[in-house]
Amino acid sequence: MASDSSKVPGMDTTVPEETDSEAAPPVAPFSQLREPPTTQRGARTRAALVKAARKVFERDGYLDTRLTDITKEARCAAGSFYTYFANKEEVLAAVLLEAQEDMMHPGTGRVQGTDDPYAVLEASNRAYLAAYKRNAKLMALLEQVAQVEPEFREFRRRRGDAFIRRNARGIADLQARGVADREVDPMMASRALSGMVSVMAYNAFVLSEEQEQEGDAPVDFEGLVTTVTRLWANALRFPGHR
Amino acid sequence: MASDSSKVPGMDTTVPEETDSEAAPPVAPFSQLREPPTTQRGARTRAALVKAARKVFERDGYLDTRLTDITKEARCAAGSFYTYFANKEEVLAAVLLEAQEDMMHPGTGRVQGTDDPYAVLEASNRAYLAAYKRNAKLMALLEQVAQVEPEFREFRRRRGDAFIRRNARGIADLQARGVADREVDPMMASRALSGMVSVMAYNAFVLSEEQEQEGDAPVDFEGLVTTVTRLWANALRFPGHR
Amino acid sequence: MASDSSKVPGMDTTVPEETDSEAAPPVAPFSQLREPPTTQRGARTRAALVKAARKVFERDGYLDTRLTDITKEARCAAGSFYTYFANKEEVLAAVLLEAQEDMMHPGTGRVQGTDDPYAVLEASNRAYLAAYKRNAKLMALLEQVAQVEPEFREFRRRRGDAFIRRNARGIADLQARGVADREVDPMMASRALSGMVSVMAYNAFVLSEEQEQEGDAPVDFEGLVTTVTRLWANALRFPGHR
Amino acid sequence: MASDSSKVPGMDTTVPEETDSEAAPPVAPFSQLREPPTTQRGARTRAALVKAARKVFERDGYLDTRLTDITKEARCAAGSFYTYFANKEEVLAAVLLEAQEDMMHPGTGRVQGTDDPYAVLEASNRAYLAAYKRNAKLMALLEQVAQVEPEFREFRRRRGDAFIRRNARGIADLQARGVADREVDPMMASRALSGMVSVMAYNAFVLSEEQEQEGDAPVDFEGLVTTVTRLWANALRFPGHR
DNA sequence: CATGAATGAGAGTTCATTCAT
DNA sequence: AATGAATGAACTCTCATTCAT
Repeated sequence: MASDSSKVPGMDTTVPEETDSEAAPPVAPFSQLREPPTTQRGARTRAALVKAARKVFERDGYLDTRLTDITKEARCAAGSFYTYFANKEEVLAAVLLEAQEDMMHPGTGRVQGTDDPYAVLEASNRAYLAAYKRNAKLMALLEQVAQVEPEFREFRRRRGDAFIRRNARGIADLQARGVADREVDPMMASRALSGMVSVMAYNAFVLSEEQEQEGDAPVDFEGLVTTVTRLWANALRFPGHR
Repeated sequence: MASDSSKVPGMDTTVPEETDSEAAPPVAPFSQLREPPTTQRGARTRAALVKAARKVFERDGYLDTRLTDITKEARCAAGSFYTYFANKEEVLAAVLLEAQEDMMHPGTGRVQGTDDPYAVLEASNRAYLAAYKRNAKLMALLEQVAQVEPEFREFRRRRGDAFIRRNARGIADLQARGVADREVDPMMASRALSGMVSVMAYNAFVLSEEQEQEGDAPVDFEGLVTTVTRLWANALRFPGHR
Repeated sequence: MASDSSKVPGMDTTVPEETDSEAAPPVAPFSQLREPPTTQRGARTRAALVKAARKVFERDGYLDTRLTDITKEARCAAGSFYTYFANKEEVLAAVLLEAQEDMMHPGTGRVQGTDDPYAVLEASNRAYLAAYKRNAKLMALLEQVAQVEPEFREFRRRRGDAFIRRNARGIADLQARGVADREVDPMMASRALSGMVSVMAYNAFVLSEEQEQEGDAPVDFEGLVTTVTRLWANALRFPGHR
Repeated sequence: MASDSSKVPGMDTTVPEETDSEAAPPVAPFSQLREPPTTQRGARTRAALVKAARKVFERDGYLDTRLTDITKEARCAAGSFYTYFANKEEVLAAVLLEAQEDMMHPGTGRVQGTDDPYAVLEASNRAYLAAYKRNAKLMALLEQVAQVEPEFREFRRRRGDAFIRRNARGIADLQARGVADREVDPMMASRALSGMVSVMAYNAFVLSEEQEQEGDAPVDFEGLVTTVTRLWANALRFPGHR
């Protein structure tokens, strides 16, 4: 079945990004990070651990990863782990925080010099899907952890909400400009359409990849962008369809 | 992020259900089920275990459930479990199999005596969402297990595919009748739109419920049906929109 | 220095034992004992564990005892421990509970057919000291644990209080009969004199024993009884001293 | 139960303090102290560590104190600890040595210009109890460590013995002067009575304090002195009681 | 001398699975 | 068929001590 549409795609319209006045405070494993190491050596070790953690997590999954797998990969002693993190959750938080930039702001995706909503939408979706593909392993990981650790469920929810709200603003803007169907509630529509794209991304880059076999055709990235964009545009009844 | 759209909704058109010619063989925990108990007492114990398992799974989640929790709930000895199941996966398979009927065939959802595609679509979505809501706890469980046990991931995929294929047939049919946009690939469109509805369902009946707080308004079921149906119809460019 | 006079000696006068109306409810590791095993085999294993625990505790001390030392001594698997006890504290509680009878009620100590306070006092002290000697290892253990685990500190306190109150009643009785100095507060005096005897017992049977070397004379048990009784009697100004 | 009467009180008679001919050599953690730091900075660091150690020991107890707690409290690096001490025992030895003066020689306690044994005894007890009260936290600590580290058990024993021997000399002296009961062995009686006072002190200043609650009356210091002194005097049958 | 990160042995605890009764 | 105690591998986390900087 479907899951949260936390990381959602959509339309990066010209509406300015709201200064996130409603920004919620970070939750536990993200906030409780220990004070960063003071020495260079410490920084190196910590970085090695985060890198190793990401590798092992992506390879074995969150649950099957033992702390010693991480320290082994990072070539340090088991105890050293605890110099930097209190437990598995905390390393994962560090891993996600480190990747967040690329996962949240997948390049602007703005098409310079055009107002054409369709072009904007397509570029936005392409950027989203590309970022998802780049971080597919991590997204798969996040899906898994969200099923198991409430803090990460919350994390996923917040990220999804950010996308959804952004897209809702875009929809509202188009409605105001007479470009989009005024009958639908922007938030609801955004939830649905953003969710639609994120499910497609998950299916294409997480599920399909993992069971890729001989005969399987690789995912048709451009076809994905096109379909998704067309459906989105139709759904909002953009005028002048091709 | 999104997840599999395994259990997907959509349009139950008049196209007859294909005799699942491509029907895949059942996977491990479903196929290897032990032979049913011969005695009456055995049947009673087994039933008690399945019932207890469902209760505990839904309450504690798959991972946090210990086999002794189940036997305790079923008021039988730890060892008795192994008379009927080889492990946790197998009870879960039994639980799912027992609930499958309602989860897969959510009532016909067919609107008798009408050809109006919009009405059919709406009825179909309503039926899907109602079934999802009824089995929300179980759907949440399935989502969780799918992240952890490959066999159930496969199970989820197949269920999703069934819906997707059914809806794809519906879309193709409408295209043939000139009612739906011929530019989109029926399978792709079905994936996207079916996924859209399943994400909405997951968000509404799993995520929203679990963090329900005082101030929170309960999910607006009819609004959900309406929005989802409208977007779906728009996306396929049904003619004559209201 | 001295420690609590929890297990204290004294005079078992003819004053009837109060029905412990003020009896406090048992504290954690004593009350939370798991339900006793239902089968014979279970009872046997549990008993073996308690016996092994007592042996190892007395030999190695509470802190240096590992749970595996106990299970090894009891010839059972590490995990079996947890069938009966939640942790080290709980086995110790079981050990103490099992020994409590002998430690608390060291035979009545009453001298039949005499009213002579001095004779009663002497018999009482002899009985106390004999019980202390019999359970010296356990008393040493209790002293150690009381320094480390609050629950056992409380346990020690309660046992001491029981003796102190019993002796205070004896003193009050003698005061009423004109046999004891009326100037002293019975409770205070009881604390002091009961404490005096318990320190002597600890020094004689715990400390002296443990560093017994070649040249050391063994503890003069009768001398101990005599001195302690004489000082006690003097302190309360029993009349007609020999 | 009772414990060692190491730090014992009593009568500081006019008998001259023996030149400790039998003085035993210091034991390990006390003897093996490293040579004092040469630089001023070193001295400062060491002093900070000892001070911090005392604070943390008294607050958390010996066992629950980690070396890093001490260095943190002293605001120095973990490694610096080992410049001055080999381990936890050694810091504790340093802490005790620093406090020893006040704990061992609690002011003279001598009553100038009187021969009245009762007055001398009372003054001596008052001084002892006052010193105990002043150093209650440290005495509690010593009790704890003595249960765990043989060297400190020995330390406690020696301190107790010093008091006991001193008081035994006092008793013998009084016996010679015809003031005390000649029937009791001075050493034995000293053990008992010195122990009695030390238990009372432990109960009053360590145990009672730690569980002080709202309703609890604070310890009646003067009452304690009076009772203890009266019982002691009675026990030795001082003549002319009030 | 001071620093603070690195080390790694070792303890407690969980729970699926087995098996004697 | 049912029972429930026994098993033991596996994993996390602590902290005294060392040592490169």
